Amino acid sequence: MTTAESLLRGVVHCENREHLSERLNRGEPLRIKFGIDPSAPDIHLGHMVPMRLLRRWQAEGHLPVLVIGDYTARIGDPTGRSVTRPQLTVEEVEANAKTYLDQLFCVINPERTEVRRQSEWYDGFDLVEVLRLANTATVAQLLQRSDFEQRMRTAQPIGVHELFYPLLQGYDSVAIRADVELGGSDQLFNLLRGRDVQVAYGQAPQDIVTVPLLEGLDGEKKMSKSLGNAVAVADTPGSQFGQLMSIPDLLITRYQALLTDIQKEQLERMARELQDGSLNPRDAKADLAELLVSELHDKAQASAAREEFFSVHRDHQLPSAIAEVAIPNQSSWDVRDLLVAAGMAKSKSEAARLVQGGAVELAGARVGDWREPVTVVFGAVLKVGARRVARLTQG
RNA sequence: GGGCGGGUACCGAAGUGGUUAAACGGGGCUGACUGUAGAUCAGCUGGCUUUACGCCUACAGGGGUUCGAAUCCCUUCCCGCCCA
Repeated sequence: MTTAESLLRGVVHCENREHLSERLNRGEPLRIKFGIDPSAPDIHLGHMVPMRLLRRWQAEGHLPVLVIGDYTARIGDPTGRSVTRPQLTVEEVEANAKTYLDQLFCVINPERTEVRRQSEWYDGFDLVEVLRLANTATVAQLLQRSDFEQRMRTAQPIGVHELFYPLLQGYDSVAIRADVELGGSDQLFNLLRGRDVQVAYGQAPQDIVTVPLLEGLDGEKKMSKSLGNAVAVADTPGSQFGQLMSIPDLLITRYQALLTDIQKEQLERMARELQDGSLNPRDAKADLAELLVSELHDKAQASAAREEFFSVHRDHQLPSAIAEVAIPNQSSWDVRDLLVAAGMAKSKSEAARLVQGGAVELAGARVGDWREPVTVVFGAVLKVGARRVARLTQG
């Protein structure tokens, strides 16, 4: 396998592949732009796909240049039909960016990474320059972007400032003199725009590389925190393990391919075995989850998470670590009040429904009727459903 | 500036004077089952009250008509489309 083949494994789109392959094989050190959006501080498994690729490039001597979108984030990018995001203050953006970088630097080497901010070039960007930038594209060109096109068709609004996003991102490439830009496949349009902007400013156009977007836990939409289908990198091992166990079976091979270094032949073998039933999807998922959790945390925590999961969900044992919840000192309780006091139900009505549904267990015995008062002994375990468990203590 | 169409619960979307706390779908929660928090099937999904077809709050905001309004009228705000 040539260097280029190895560094371009798994990419969706490459422009211009020949040009880039040649440079890679020549071993020419390249500046690889990777834009990050600091409008939310949490990164998730979806971000790992490009980050893992970046790590491989870095190991070959190329320089990742992280561009923090502190300008675009401050303006707020109303994606699709969602409402305009609240504008963030400079401080919020900075705080997010810091958290973000901390998490990224668990994957790539901070020593050999350049971090830049849009504000470096956009503070003091005057109107003449804005117009010059605007003059690098036509409205028709910008409206080709598929989500704009779709919004035109379905009569959704398109803000004027939104047209500027591709241009602003494109100019970033000029500012940092990018050789290559890496992004998710949804960024294709913006990355391509960067090439044109560079040419308009007299630079050689960057090559671009896009990687697949990881599907979220639902297996349908792309992984995103706002869709609630993401595994956060900063989450606990136990929670990550459980979330990964909840992915649809069909997603197993996809995650294996995008998030692990498992060899192609082995991936194919496992896919076959899942197909013919000789490999239990539960076990395949558990192996995958353990692998991923050990990468995000470490081996010991990952295997502990696995054991805990099977103990609780397969063997129906109580979790080994049970959170303590302090409640007022009284022996006889209305269960509904108890559930609310323990923070396990939002309202008494909800508590009543849970009891009615047979979800509540106190000291190992199911509570069958909320009308009957229950007696609380401190130290007793209160359980709601499979996942909400607490030990009651005096408070 | 003119014309038209909209704003319904977490989301999407019905409902156009009265058993409507509001159909349906999604999501979420719970139960059964088991191969796991997966699949399938079932229930629940505004709050309060010892639970009662009781009370309160709710269909963008405010005001009005009416015995009675998410539904009619006025007005304010917001959004979309078209024409200029």
